[in-house]
Amino acid sequence: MSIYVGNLSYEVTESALNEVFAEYGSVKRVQLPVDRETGRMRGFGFVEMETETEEAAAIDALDGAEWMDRTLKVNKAKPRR
DNA sequence: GTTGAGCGTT
Repeated sequence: MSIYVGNLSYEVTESALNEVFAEYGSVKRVQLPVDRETGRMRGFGFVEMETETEEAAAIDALDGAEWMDRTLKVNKAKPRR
């Protein structure tokens, strides 16, 4: 299972995102996809935690929270197709 | 600025 993190600033880095989520559990993986054509940030990312309990805690704590002057959108990610 | 990649093998 992974977490979707939307409405991110283009200035956010994977390590910065990692630090925020690490407050609620062990971050297993962080990914900030860039547009393959333009090489620009897409404004969202994905985070995987060690357990579903930690993921739920992070989603509950960070969804709707303000970070880097943006209101985060955090929820369970859809499986990649 | 709202759901990732590559695909000839992650």
